[in-house]
Amino acid sequence: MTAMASKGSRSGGRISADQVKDILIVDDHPLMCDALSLTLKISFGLKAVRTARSLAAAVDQIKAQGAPDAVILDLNLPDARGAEGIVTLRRQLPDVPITMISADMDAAMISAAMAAGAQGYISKSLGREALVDSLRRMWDGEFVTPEGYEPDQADADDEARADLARRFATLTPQQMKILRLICQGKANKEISYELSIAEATVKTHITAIMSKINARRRTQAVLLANSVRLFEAG
Amino acid sequence: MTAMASKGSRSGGRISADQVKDILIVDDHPLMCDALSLTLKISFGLKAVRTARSLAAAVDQIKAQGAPDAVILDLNLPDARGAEGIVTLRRQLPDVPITMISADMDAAMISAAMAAGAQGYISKSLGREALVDSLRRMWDGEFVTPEGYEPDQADADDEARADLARRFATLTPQQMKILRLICQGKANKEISYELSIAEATVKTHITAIMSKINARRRTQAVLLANSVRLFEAG
DNA sequence: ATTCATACAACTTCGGTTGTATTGGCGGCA
DNA sequence: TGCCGCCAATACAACCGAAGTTGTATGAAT
Repeated sequence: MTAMASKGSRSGGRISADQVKDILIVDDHPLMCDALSLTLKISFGLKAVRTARSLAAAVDQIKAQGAPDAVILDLNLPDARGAEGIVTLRRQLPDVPITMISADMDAAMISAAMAAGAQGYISKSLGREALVDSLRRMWDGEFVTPEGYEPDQADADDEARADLARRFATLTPQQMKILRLICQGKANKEISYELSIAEATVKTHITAIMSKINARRRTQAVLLANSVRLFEAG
Repeated sequence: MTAMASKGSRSGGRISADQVKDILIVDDHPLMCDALSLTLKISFGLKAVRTARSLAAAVDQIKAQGAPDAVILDLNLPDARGAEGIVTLRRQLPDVPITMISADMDAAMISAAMAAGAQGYISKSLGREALVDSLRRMWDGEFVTPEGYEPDQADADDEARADLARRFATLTPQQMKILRLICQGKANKEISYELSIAEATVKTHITAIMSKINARRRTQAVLLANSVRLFEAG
């Protein structure tokens, strides 16, 4: 599968693929990590590529070793399915291109990922040349989506979703955990138990969450999270 | 597009397409209604076909004129998107084969419809012969789904969804309205206003709903409704 | 020094339960 | 046919527990 692109680049971001020297791959599948990093080393002449097995590991590593020049992120991580991964990393890396990689070619998921701030979305089964080409274009500032994907009837709808994703990106780690549990239908007391904090604290976080995403009832919070596919099944 | 089928028929239902003489088409698009009823008249030698423009109209007509031998139901009605239509009609017509017809070939939507109790699911763009063939097979008791659709990793998962759909089918009309509003994130007070009843009454219904679908918190009710795609966007 | 994430308690509002009343449809039975 | 009793659906109020708000405090990061 090849890829098509629409133009446009992130605000203050980098502008050239040549400047990309430090890449972080986040994927829990070791084989995929190896294959990807090998391809990248060869095709872009890099000596080393960083990898992380989970979203939490990625976050920690970025704190410890600094921001990479680009990220390649698996859609289905053990600790983050759906758009949560993008949103979380965007928080730490406002200007770094994040590429989603997944076997799931569902159009709704793709547009959710793009709205969440991904620089592009590519298939796991993409051939080596197409992969390299897609990545290079992304690092040059293009938004790259799989061929055959049309940004739906984007317009105001997609605009709103991107805005919403930006709001979710302002959630702190603890708030994200709490929101995830809310989206599983749990009560405040259950959440407080799972996180080992007081119910009062849970409530404080929830108030903060709802203020950030402009929700008034927790059911609305659930609907908003689902509308950007923040958390997928589970 | 042609169609493939899996065997199996509804419990006490009819067993032969020859006995299908009275068909109800529920679709708000006049052209589609005409085209369908014409095809049916010709292909099955029927003199008349009943039609309804909305779910509410269909329900009323069945009350007034009795149960049809088969129903063909559009997925996107003005007053019912998603699985709600099936579930509502199933309540009135426990043994009548209901065929979903839609332009949306999303696998998740198909399995949601089948789990909700549809006899089959066909594309709006299906050719005349394939359409007739699919309908005949459905009326002979087969479950007919579009070619290329595999019932996912059905098993226990689909079993549970079908059970859940059966539970939703026990909701009264008023309860269904209330659940829909809940799934839009509305508060009890807002719901009471929209339906012109007391908030206390809304609460009673909600308790009944949650007991029927085995939910304890309203967020869980929302998640369950979404898991069977009871209401689609809107 | 200031800002932010986290934490908790006191208070208010909302959601959910229970008990009860009224209505309309339906089957039996005279 | 008409009457009766029954059940399902709808309706409401009073109570209690859960959700959400506000004020405040502490340690960590910048």
